[in-house]
Amino acid sequence: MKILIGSAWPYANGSLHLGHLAALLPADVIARYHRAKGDSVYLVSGSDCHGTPVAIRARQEGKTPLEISEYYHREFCECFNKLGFSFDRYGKTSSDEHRDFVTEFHRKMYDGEYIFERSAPQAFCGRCRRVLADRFVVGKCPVCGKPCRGDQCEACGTVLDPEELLSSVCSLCGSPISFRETKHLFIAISKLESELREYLKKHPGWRRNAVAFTKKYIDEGLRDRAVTRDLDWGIDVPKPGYEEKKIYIWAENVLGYLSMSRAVAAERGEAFDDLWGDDSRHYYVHGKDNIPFHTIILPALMMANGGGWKLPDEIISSEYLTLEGRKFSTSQNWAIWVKDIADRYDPDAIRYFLIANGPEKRDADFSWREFVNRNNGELLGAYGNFVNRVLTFINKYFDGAVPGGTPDAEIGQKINALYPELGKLIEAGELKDALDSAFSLVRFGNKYFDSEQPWVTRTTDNAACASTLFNCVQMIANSAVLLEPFLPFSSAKLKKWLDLDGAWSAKYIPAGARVPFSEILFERLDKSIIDDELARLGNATPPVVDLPASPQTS
RNA sequence: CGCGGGGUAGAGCAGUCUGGAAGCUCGUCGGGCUCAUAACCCGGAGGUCACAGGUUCAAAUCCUGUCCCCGCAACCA
Repeated sequence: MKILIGSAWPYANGSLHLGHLAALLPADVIARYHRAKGDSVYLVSGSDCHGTPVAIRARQEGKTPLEISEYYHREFCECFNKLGFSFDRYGKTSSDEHRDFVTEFHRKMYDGEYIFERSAPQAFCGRCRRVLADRFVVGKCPVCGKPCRGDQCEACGTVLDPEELLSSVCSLCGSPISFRETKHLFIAISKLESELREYLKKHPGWRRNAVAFTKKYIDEGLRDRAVTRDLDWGIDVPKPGYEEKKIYIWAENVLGYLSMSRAVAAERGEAFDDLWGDDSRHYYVHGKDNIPFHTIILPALMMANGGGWKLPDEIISSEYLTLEGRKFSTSQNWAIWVKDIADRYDPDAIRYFLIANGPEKRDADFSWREFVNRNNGELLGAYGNFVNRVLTFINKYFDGAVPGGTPDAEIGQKINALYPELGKLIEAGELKDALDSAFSLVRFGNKYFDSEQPWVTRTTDNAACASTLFNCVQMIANSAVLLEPFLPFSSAKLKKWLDLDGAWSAKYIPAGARVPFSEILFERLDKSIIDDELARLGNATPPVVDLPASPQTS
């Protein structure tokens, strides 16, 4: 089976924090599981390098948008690498492979019935000498008179167009703005309402927030949206008369899933079309604010293009993560930066926490106290300890070779049942439950070890002792495989020690197998790090781009 | 009547859609074990499931109302 997993594309205008990671990590878990099952997996993502936020950041830093996006792109790659993200391709929207794909896709789309041309007034700031996105126009609301932005009034909730605002100015420099009538290409999303409604109805299994958000957007009335913008940073519009414009980012970045998977298919020599056939399943993984882009915009683009694209099957949309009870805030540096935490802690410990206590169905909180507790109590105390006590015992008393023994029927059943059980949960996006199920085997293992008392039977009943250890080794081997999607680093160690293949099926370690002396699987975290880490929060200066000043900026 | 999320043991959470004896992890108290990273195992205490009505044989779960908390300027999943 072909599996496409699209992990949302982070904006290359600032560093990744733990909240981003919490939303994207499920993609890697699902991908690793499907690979173990033997599916052909396309886990794709990339950096979103275009768009106004990148251009703004570039101005602030005195760099070019390209420099800024390249800087963060490299940083993202490093972060994902350190945390074990197993992307089949992690690209960027500024790459040739993406641009070429988008150009083709748009060109075909423009020939279809859903793209039309319309003139619209566009805000322009004379001092900044730039066209302003709606959100960079500020003024007074024509309805309630309160200060508001160009897209919507927060006070009264009215959805606005920027030209409706009273006494509007540029939010970047404060100067008055003018409006220019310009031509743009629009996509007639409103014409797709019944298709989108039907599509939503076919997916009652999506996460609650995905269903609710999507329904709300459709019910509020779908608005036709511009797919082009007056920008100088982005992908060229493949249509005569649009030489001065670029493709609007949301009509472009979500196509990255397609452009990257096409590149993967080419690299592998697989037929790209097969990925979009019936024997395939597509997951899209992101935070809740990205829902409409994946349940409305992307499907609308696919339908408007008419290329026979398969609409998203699964929407794995996370809620938000808070930090010590407060929302993440980059400007106040109330955040944990991925590049920092990845350097200081075991990636498996981070992954474990973000799944076990992740924002799967509602907002969840990251606190250092909980992080330390879970690491020491669960990861180390339950799993690490079980592995350690068993392997140490074998090395000490059985010369490092798995002793022969009678397979325990109950344990065998448990193990066999876990593979389909976990698989079902993972495929449904219930990663918290899946991880907990896998850990139930570990907890059972500790109980079993205790009740069998091999340290006693070692001298009184050697055969019983051997059987106990034999069965424990089987549990460890299977835990390693079952936990691999979640904890790839520790599983890699175990797979090496026990000479395991990673296939998603019950493992059996034969008697006599050599088990090299085990190193400790997880480090204990001293409780003092709780205070140390809390002290860092909100204090350090926010991260800045560390690049030499660019000569070509004015 | 702006929108959305939430209020379940000391902490963090599941359970709510598809009513049917209140659950998980941690902490705490007591006991056991000593193979193991002061790790492991057993047992106990601790909850009027925010509050008030209603439906029902039965409500954390469905309905109505009320209170409280958190987001909704910007960075931002």
